[in-house]
Amino acid sequence: MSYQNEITIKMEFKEAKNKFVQTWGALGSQWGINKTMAQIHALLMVSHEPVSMEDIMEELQISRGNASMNLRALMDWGIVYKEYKAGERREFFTAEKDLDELAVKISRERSKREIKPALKVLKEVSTIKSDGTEAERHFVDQTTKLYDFVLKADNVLDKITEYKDNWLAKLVVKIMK
Amino acid sequence: MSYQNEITIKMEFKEAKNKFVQTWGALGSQWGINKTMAQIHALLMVSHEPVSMEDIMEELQISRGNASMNLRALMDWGIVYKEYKAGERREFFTAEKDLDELAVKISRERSKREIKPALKVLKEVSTIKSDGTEAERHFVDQTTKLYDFVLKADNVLDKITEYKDNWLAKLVVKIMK
DNA sequence: ACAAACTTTCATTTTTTTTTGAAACTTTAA
DNA sequence: TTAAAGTTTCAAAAAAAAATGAAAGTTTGT
Repeated sequence: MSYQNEITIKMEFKEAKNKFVQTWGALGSQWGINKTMAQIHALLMVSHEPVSMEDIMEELQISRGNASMNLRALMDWGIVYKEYKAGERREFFTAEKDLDELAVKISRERSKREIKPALKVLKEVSTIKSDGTEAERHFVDQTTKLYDFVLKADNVLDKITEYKDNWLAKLVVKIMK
Repeated sequence: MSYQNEITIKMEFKEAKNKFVQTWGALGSQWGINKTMAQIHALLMVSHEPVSMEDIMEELQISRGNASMNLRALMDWGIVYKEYKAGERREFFTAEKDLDELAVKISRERSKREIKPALKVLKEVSTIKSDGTEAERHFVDQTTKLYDFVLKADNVLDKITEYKDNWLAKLVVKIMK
């Protein structure tokens, strides 16, 4: 294979990797996760070995502070891990690569951080005393239904991800029959 | 019942309604939906009768342009409807109040707008030719797995919401056995 | 204990997203 | 056909979110 071809193939890989990172970042934004955080995660997901903060900064063209804060956030979510290499002072990072596990962790965190607090408020507002107008009766009725719905959905998600290993495949089986 | 009590109860209702609208708005933000859009939706969900743009502006303290654009967006999502009242020049708005139907519409739209385009990119990047390094092999492997996973998840969601009526309850049954 | 190597924090700046509001547009009724 | 009543659009302003970078903090080896 000629040198020229080598270059071409390398370019293709780098471009593909970059496209993936950008796309994952954009998808993150659309779902309320900050772009850089999603990009770092994407980068680590497709890296075959642990990556240093230095390399992340370089590859995504971001500052040290930004890298540090988003790595911390990803570790708080439990989907990125710190690794220490023998004889190396620097810290390296890896992402959770098992997709079942990744999805489980994300859904658990979002439930804990966002759904559960919302449920608390829904319960609160749905239990105001209403011997009142039609407007009040409708409000109580609708928020009660919403509370029940969200609670049920949250429980289903919990049940599904309880399997952890291969939950998606198992779910497919259950649903198809 | 005294006048004083009347006031007290009305306050409780208004406060509860406001709390609900604010909470729904915040939840929207966390999931990549703009706050005002989610607030308008919340307001319409708990209103027992159609609401005019004027009233929405007043209640949420937002400008005409903002109200107009977000109402349009909500209608594009198919979860808010325009209504015409006989003998009224103005337009009124209502929200989809059936929660099964609401969830179905939201998941269909998000699939169409966000998941499908992401899948397209995943397919693209996972099919670069790699006779190359370990880094390249890992990239192709991981993005292929991701493609399969997201595709399967998207299909499951589609299957689940196909029932439309009462899909959540039906899902609970399937999963529990 | 010191300093080198590295990481974290946070006030400030930059970027992105959302909101405003006034002009343009549309519809209806007289 | 006109004007009144209403709605939409979009450039500019404001607000919110994210990123920077330098100072403070931490860890490790000697």
